[in-house]
Amino acid sequence: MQAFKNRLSQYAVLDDDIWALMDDITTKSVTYRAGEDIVRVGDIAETLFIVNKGWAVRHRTLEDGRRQIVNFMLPGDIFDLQALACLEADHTVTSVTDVSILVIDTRDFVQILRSSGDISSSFWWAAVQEESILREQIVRLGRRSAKERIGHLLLELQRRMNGAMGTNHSQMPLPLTRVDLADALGLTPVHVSRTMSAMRHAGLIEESRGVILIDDRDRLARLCHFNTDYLHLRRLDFSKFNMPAAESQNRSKTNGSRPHSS
Amino acid sequence: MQAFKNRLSQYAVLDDDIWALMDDITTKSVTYRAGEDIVRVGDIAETLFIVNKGWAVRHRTLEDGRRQIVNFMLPGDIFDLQALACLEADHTVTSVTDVSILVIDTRDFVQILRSSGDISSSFWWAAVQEESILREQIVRLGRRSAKERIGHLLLELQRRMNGAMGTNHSQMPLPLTRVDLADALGLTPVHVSRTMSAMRHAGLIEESRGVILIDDRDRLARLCHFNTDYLHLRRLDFSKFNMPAAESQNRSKTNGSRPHSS
DNA sequence: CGATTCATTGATCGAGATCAAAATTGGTGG
DNA sequence: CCACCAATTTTGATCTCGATCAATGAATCG
Repeated sequence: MQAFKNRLSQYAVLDDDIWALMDDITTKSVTYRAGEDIVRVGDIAETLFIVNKGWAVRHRTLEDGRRQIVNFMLPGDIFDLQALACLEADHTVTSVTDVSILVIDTRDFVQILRSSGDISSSFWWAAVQEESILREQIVRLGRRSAKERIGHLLLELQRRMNGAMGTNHSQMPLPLTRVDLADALGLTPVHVSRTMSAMRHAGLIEESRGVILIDDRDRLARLCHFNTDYLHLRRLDFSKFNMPAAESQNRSKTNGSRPHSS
Repeated sequence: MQAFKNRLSQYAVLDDDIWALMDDITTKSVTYRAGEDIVRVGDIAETLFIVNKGWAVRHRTLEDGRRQIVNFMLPGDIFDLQALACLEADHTVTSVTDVSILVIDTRDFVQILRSSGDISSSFWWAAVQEESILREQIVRLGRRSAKERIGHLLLELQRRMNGAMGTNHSQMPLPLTRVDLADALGLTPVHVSRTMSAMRHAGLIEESRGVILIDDRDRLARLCHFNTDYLHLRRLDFSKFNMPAAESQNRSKTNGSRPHSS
């Protein structure tokens, strides 16, 4: 739960009663060993999950064996919000390391959403952030070179890990094989290996026993056009959402280019 | 609004009062010419949009000019649900053709969500579907060949268009240039041209004046492993959501592989 | 200390990129 | 209806990034 708190507090200040409420509904916790399926294609989820410890991936495998990792789920990430729409899973979620996961019942979740605007807004933020990460993954795959993809992903993972842990290390455990990285980045493991070795020689990264160190984050960020905007880390004040009714104030900030009337 | 109705009714049966409610809050409609920006990076949305007529794209451009189209927005699509979290846009939305767009005020939207479980569920479905389409785009870019990407995207667009129009044609207007397709598929326009010409010769598609015809959809689908599951088109019964409280029934359908206790 | 999994390295290949020119298409105005 | 212009598409020649195939080297773990 701590990871989830850390993460949400990047976005909003939530007071203690809210966390008390959250604790009430996250009564169940489940553990998986590395490499187990947590959600399978076709499952109809009836619960939400919050990753508490460990890494997991959402991925799909085509009939001929090609695999694509869609995104990584780190501590503090909430998933299967789609359970709220009762839909079948169209992908698989598998643990990468041993993981511990909090389980929230759908009904309890809906209740809690109704109980507080701050909570709703925070969960909404988490959902938007996740979607934004997916979009960035699309840009990464569609328009970046191998070196950029790798650097960009490493920086994202590091930033997210730091967010979840409430730290700011330039070092992090990276429990991924070259095959995992390749499947996430649309490359082959061989090429990932070669490219990372080049990055090591260039002094961009250091690796040892599952831990990766990025000395000069700015340099790497510049090199692969990494910009954290898409992570929406800025803290917002949405107190206005809690105001009773009120006529709509301050709705002016321009958007769009001269629309044509009506 | 018709397109939106058509789309939602693929998923659920909604009665007339709900549409009356929807009509109440979608009072404003805006029109853009082809090629205008509807949402710009940095905009803070205070409204939601529903595409009524025409096509739009969500895209990002890197500093050096490389552009990636993240997804296509067709009639019936709702966007900027992220407005609910008050976040800045991290991408641009641009019209491809002339478009007409319905505008919904955030507050009105929240009101209507509270008023009906069916409505919430339907919007939630739309959000899940959109996210699912993003995930599929990731698989497409990461693990498919040029020919597969093109065929897969065409089939998706056709299916979605038919869903929005309430039709089932094997023909559809395709208002996209080779550059658009290339930017969506992580390819160059030259290669898109070549590949599509090969597909034409193979009798997989026909084109004339902005209209594309897919004679044998099954053949193309087989060729590029297209499977509609990710569009979540099946109609569901979620009447249980409207039940007052009730102890949780039928929550058995297995998910995950033997979790380890606790 | 074998056995298995994972990472690296080398040699070669190929899908798709790049550069450049020619051919279509689609307006627009005379 | 035709001539002209700009935008788009197609085609050709060549190059390159990353894939493929295959062997060798660490690690890790009973």
